[in-house]
Amino acid sequence: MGIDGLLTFVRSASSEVHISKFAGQRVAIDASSWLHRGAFSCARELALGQETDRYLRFPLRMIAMLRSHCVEPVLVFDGAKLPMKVRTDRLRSAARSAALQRAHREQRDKDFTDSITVTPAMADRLLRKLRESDTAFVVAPYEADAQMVFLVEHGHCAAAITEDSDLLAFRCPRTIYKLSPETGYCRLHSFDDLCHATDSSGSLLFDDWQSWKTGLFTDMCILSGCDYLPSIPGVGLKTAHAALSTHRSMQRAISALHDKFIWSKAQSADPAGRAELLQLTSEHLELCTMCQQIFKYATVWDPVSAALVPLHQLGTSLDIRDRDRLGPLMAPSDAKLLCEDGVLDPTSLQLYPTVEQSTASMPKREDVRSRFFDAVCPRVNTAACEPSSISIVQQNVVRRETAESALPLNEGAVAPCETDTFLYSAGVRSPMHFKAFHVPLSDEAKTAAFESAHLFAIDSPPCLGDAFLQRFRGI
DNA sequence: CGCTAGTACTCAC
DNA sequence: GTACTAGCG
Repeated sequence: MGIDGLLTFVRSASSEVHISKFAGQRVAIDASSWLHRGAFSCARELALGQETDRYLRFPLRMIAMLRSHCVEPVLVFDGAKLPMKVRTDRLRSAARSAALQRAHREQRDKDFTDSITVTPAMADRLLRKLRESDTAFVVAPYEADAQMVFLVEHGHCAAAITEDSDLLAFRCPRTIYKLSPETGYCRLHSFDDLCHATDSSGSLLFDDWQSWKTGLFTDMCILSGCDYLPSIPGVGLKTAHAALSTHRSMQRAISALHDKFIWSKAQSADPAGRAELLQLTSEHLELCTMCQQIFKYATVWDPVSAALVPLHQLGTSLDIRDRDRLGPLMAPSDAKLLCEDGVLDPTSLQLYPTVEQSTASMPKREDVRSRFFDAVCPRVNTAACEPSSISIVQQNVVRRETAESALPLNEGAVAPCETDTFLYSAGVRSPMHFKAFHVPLSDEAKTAAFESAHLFAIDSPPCLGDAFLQRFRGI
């Protein structure tokens, strides 16, 4: 999915270059897309559960190709799914399952390739090869897209190589598409060059580029439909672009689009129906605002401070539910194991089985991100840790807990680091030894935590986009 | 003219 | 994830 049609829409502002343009520099690689392409060579084996690692050949070949041009790759792996992306993920996995069913019945090549899914186990095997060959990598805590943009913006990489148009929505300074494995030629999109983008008749697409650059461009991507939110039915890139060109703000553009596409249908509607439409308009604006936040503040790994940080500096303080939509934080020790060491399955936060150690013999780890929602509920793990096993950061929690008896949610407590603020707010802490720690909360705080758990728990998240679309189509 | 939905493609022999 | 296109509003 990504942003449908975006690359062709802004093609005029891109250029054909050779990868050797980046000789002597590092580039961030979307590892999943290379694994996905590699999996084409062994789609049948993967679908039938047969042992193979032929999917590693393509990524390793591409790495060798880059190095032959003196370009140093940094492979960026996907992390856990963001709650707001489940609508898209569910659609994709349903399509893959259907293909797998057909593949088993009819044994057609196309169905086998359609059923391809890049698993954490496949990522793990590539990670092991990367360590052997001394190739740099980062595992994104959540979206690899956001992680690549962070690496480029902070000068760790000169550009990002991907096939996903979302990097432009994330405002990646330099993105490389369609890198040819044979020739090394590719298409370079420099974000600032978009100020020169023209339509087919030659007129400028983004007049007053500064306002597009600082927000309207991403707003256009959101309004036209992105992975986190479907668009108003009938609205694509052109319509979103036109609305924002005229109205110059997300809010006014949404109002105008709702007027045009919906309000007309309410002329004959009863007052109650009209009131519901107004309600829908404000809810749509709220959902779009959530998407703006993801594109701006998605949680990424900062290799310098060795911590999870927002893609850009958080200007305003968000409450805990807003913060979680950007990707829940986790204990610094876990974040390092996941993102820097690459030894955790991002989805389950379990250690990858080593060659010597089978899964069964390994200690079970707590998944803080999905656990913390439940951990504040009385029915789950109310036992406190042994004092001897409490880390320094935890002792802060304990001190706060005893001083104030209970921590209300959304308090925004002052803490040594952002991760701890988050965990204070949730009233739970993941110790170094992977046991959950429970801080008693007031009844009100428990209720609030319970409600947010049901709204945003990673295991069974809601499909915000689904509900929104259904109501739209019901009109 | 623009959006939607359907098809074909990514590897590698 | 992409690109292309016939068909429809």
